[in-house]
Amino acid sequence: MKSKAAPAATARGGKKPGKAGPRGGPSVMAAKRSTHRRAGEITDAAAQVFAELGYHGATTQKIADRLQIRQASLYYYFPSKEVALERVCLQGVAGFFETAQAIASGPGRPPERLAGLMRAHISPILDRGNYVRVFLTQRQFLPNASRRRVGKWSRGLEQIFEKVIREGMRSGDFRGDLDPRLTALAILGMTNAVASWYGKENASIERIGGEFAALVLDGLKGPGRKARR
Amino acid sequence: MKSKAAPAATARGGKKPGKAGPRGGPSVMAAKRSTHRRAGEITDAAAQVFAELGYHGATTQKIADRLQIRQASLYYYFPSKEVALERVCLQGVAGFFETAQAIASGPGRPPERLAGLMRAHISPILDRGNYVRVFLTQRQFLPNASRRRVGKWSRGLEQIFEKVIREGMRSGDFRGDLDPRLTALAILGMTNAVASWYGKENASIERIGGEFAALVLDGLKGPGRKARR
Amino acid sequence: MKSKAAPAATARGGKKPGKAGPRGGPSVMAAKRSTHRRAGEITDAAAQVFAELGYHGATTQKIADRLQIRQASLYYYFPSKEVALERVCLQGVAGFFETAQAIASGPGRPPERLAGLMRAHISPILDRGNYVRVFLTQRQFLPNASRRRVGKWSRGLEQIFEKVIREGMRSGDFRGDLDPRLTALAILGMTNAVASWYGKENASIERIGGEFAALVLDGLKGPGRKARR
Amino acid sequence: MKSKAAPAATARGGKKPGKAGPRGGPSVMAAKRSTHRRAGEITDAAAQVFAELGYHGATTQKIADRLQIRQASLYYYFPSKEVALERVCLQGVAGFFETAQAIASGPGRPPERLAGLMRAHISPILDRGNYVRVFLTQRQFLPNASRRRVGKWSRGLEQIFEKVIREGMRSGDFRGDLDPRLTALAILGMTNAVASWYGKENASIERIGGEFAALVLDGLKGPGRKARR
DNA sequence: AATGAATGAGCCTTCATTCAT
DNA sequence: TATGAATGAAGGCTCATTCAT
Repeated sequence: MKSKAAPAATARGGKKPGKAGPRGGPSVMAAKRSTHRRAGEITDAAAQVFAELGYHGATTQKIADRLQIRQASLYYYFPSKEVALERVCLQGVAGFFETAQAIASGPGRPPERLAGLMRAHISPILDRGNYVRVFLTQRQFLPNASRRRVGKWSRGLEQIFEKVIREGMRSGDFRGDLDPRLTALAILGMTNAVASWYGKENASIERIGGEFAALVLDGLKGPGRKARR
Repeated sequence: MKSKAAPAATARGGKKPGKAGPRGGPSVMAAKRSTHRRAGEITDAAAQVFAELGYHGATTQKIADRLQIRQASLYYYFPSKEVALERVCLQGVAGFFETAQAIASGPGRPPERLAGLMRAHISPILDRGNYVRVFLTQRQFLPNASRRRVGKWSRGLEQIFEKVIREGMRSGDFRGDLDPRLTALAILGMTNAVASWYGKENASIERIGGEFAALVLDGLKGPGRKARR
Repeated sequence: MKSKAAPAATARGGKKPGKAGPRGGPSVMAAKRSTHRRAGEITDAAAQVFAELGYHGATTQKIADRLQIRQASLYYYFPSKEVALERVCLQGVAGFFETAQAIASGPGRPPERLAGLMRAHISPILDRGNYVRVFLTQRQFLPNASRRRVGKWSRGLEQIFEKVIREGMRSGDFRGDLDPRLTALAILGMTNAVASWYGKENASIERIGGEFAALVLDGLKGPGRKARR
Repeated sequence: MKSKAAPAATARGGKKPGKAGPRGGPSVMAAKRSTHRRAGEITDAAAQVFAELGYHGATTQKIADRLQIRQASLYYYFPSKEVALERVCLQGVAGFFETAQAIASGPGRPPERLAGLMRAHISPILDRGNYVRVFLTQRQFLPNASRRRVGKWSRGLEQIFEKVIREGMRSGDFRGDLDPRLTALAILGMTNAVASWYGKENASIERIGGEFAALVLDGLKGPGRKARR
């Protein structure tokens, strides 16, 4: 029922309504926007199905089902399943990196910046959970070219976390006996895991962010374990 | 190099056994326990392929290739790909739960027990990495029955962590304003993530265990929230 | 090229047991009997499974299951599934033809002989039901050579029925406006059908035989339908 | 000659439609009802192959061959081989039951009605022989659900025959010492058998129907058993 | 913008058969 | 006599993708 929206046009060459004609007709902007809207819905559906079933477990049929269109129609929006994955993955990290970089090189002492990074890392799960999940668990199935491209961003993120940790160690905000690399991985593991259970636990993104930041910051700051004995 | 080898030899009648007999294996003496050994090898190969490609991305052909046997031969050892996944998953958690329970209810103060749990959680990655990875990321594709069975163990593990955290809060070893559930999930996220990068980073399981335990324990113990402000 | 009928002997020049060794060894009779007993059980099992599932629906595994032996062991008793079918089919008509011929050319007037034929045709269903069923419905799947051989017997049987009917017409026992061929096929259809429901209906072979004979004989004899009006 | 035709054209991209496009069909005009027509042709082909080889002996490849389409294309028309069998079986009895019921409860004395039933039972063999044959010999291989559904019709038919026979006995048209059940089975056996040899014998459906009816009716009417002694 | 029809490629699984023991 | 291990050859079915409309 959703789908019947557009007259279907099948037979009866019925002018085919909305969506602006081929050549810069009346409203190009409108056309673009509406195309984009639909394209966004397609990618949303793909993200959801990929997130649920995994790239290889997903079928174009399942994606089409969710959109209430026919399977063949998908190919109007993307040229291949792989490209669909690529798009989902790209949107899964879109902005991530820039945001992180801005926070990392922004104002505030290392602890605050690290807390900011963590919150920024968790928050997209709220409104783009499926995209993030797909990026985290399915990007390995991208064709080589795009996997490497996307991989760069991941590694970049890790380094941003690492850098802030290093700065905190240098500044004395964090204790000096940390392994910055392992620590970054620990934090990222913790935050990434949120994507796998968020929605099943009743905790808001804000609470999770706060809790995690507190936990980690205290761990990093402390006078070290022996000091406490 | 794959199949073209033998010209098929028509049908009934002729047969041409040639081309590497059934068991071109090395040691005739070792043939006795071979059934068991072989079964183990089969599961190992399945674990490896499932870990690399995911359950749906894996093909029985790839598993057979790794074993240097024909694909059909796999079915002498397991009745279906799904069962193979189930076996891998079961071995992925085998002992996990019991070990964790023993540690949790064993001697020592909560911090020590929690550190023990973390180390015990990470250590199987060393010798059963593929099994653990498959369990962590592919168990969702098990048929309903076994997924539920296996799921119980996961949830059990979470509760063990949670319990020890609660005990630590009560005993005063950990600060009192923690959310035990979220904290458990944070720790498990951190440790589970190890499976995804162990081997790519040059850090031993021991060092990782130590580092993570320190990080977390200090975070839990901490000077409390006010110290942060 | 098909069946390898000849000695099979493959490896291990193993004497080839059954079927009376080349030279009259120690106890040919004993060997024969025991081999035969077992061989009979094997054929029974095959007949049963073929009857239930059809030749193509049957698997050697199912036959082995019924015998509580392993699938590979079957091949000690027959060289191929096709040969097993052939044996079952042969036993399905064994004696049939000779018996029928004896009855047809025996004493008695045509009606009695036809009744005898019908009874003889139905009776093997009692003790060899599966063999008969397989012969009737699965012989089409025999390899060409044996199918033709077996087919001869079927056609022979039809002709025997036809012949007796013709004799009855000539002798005046049956009315003269019959089509002997169609009549024979009608009778055979009726009697063959018994194999498909005998055991599900509560009627003994004797009663069926009597009832059918009465029905048919009265139909054949009568003064014809118009006479009765 | 089968598949090697097109060099596969690598993967994504190129594609080489050549080699008889999707629909190298004859008439473009006829394309409108093609879906329905095509579906009918598919079922026809399935019926033919099932009739010839049996359900288990048939392969979807053979069905596709007969239609000159690729095997995978079959699955555009039915979701599984089992469903194809179900459809064939359903068409094999379609109308059968209703027609029979109409005749049985229609006008005419029992003998005429029985003769009508027999003719109606034989006649579909003319234009739907394969469907009928498949229904008669392969319905046992239907999945449980549909087998039971279809089985009801068979049993219903038997009862219709039985009922008319009973009525004839009561009315005095048939003699009183019949076993109505066995008699019905005898008649059905006779008429069903036609499906197995019709086309090989040179007799028209009409002649067969007439001959059989005469044979049976006289048998049922007959001078009674004593006359036989 | 969407779809019906079709297809190539491949996957999981079954099965008859072999062979050394 | 019998079996464990293995395999070649299909067979049913799925799926991404194409293409004309």
